[in-house]
Amino acid sequence: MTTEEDQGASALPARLRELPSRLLSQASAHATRLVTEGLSGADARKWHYATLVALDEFGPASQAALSGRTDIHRSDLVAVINELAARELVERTPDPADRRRNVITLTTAGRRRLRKLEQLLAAAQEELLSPLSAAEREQLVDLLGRLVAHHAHGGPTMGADDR
Amino acid sequence: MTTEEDQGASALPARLRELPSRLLSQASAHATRLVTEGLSGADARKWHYATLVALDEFGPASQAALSGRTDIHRSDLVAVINELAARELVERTPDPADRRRNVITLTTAGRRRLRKLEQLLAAAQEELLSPLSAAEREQLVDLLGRLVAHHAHGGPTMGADDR
DNA sequence: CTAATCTCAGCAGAACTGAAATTG
DNA sequence: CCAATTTCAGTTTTGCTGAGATTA
Repeated sequence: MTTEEDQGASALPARLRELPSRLLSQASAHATRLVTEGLSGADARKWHYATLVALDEFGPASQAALSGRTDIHRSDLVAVINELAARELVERTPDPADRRRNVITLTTAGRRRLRKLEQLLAAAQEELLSPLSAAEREQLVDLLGRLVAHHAHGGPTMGADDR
Repeated sequence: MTTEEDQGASALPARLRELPSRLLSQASAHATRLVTEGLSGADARKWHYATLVALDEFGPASQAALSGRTDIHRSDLVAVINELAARELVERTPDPADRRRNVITLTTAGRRRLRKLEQLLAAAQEELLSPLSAAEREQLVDLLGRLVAHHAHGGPTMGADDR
């Protein structure tokens, strides 16, 4: 170091530092890291949590239904169910009513594991949001929720009357 | 569709819908998509913008310095400079004072291109933030800025006294 | 000799595509 | 015949690692 050109990352141009899309991307990266690290303590990934939650909230479901309820791609869900089934957290059984489908069911161990993951997840959120007050956290969730809702259907150009 | 199990993505469990880390990730994905699409109209990528901004704000710099000022990995910066140089938006010349280095300089065409990208970027931010009022946009930038600043040094566990 | 710079080749993960096999 | 479901193989993209060549 030549004593002149090293400031770490704090030397970011203001136009970059304050760009909303970039702030979102950086914040998201930190969130992902914290969540991944937090869950890795229980040998779990975020998709495991999403799947267990969907099963807990809506009951047994086919993989196609689960994919819609978790936003996990149909193709990746196969591996997730494999991993959860190997740990006996879910059961994968053929659907007698439609033999193209598997019915995925939460086991008792799965419900127990879900509670554990909830704790780890809550700790990660706590660490993520630690610089914010409770009111500010609500603010943030509200603002982000509105952004996501707005862009979530088919683009901002359609109101509420698609499909 | 069997009239019973299809609601699109709105059937997400509440625990997932309101998870801050997930909201960040989704919002970030939308932001990335809008920015990428917006810049693709000018045959540009976000790293192009970041590099041009850093050069505009701080003047000519070595690739190592640029890497620090843009958070572009030293290794990826090589390709970015290649692309910008091929379009004659920057010049890459050996540094006479330290021949390990290249000095990257913004050209006149580069400065002109930067103004174009600013416009496209601003349009993308506008679309991204369209559901929010001006005050809410400031709120969001403030909250995200504090999150990023908090997690940006070496983790929340170290104050200001490492290295 | 050690360290910094630039460059390249290649890895790892995440999200996706396309198609085969099965069943409705 | 067409459509839906599960599964697998492979692509694409992104950020990164590791090492070589050059120069300080």
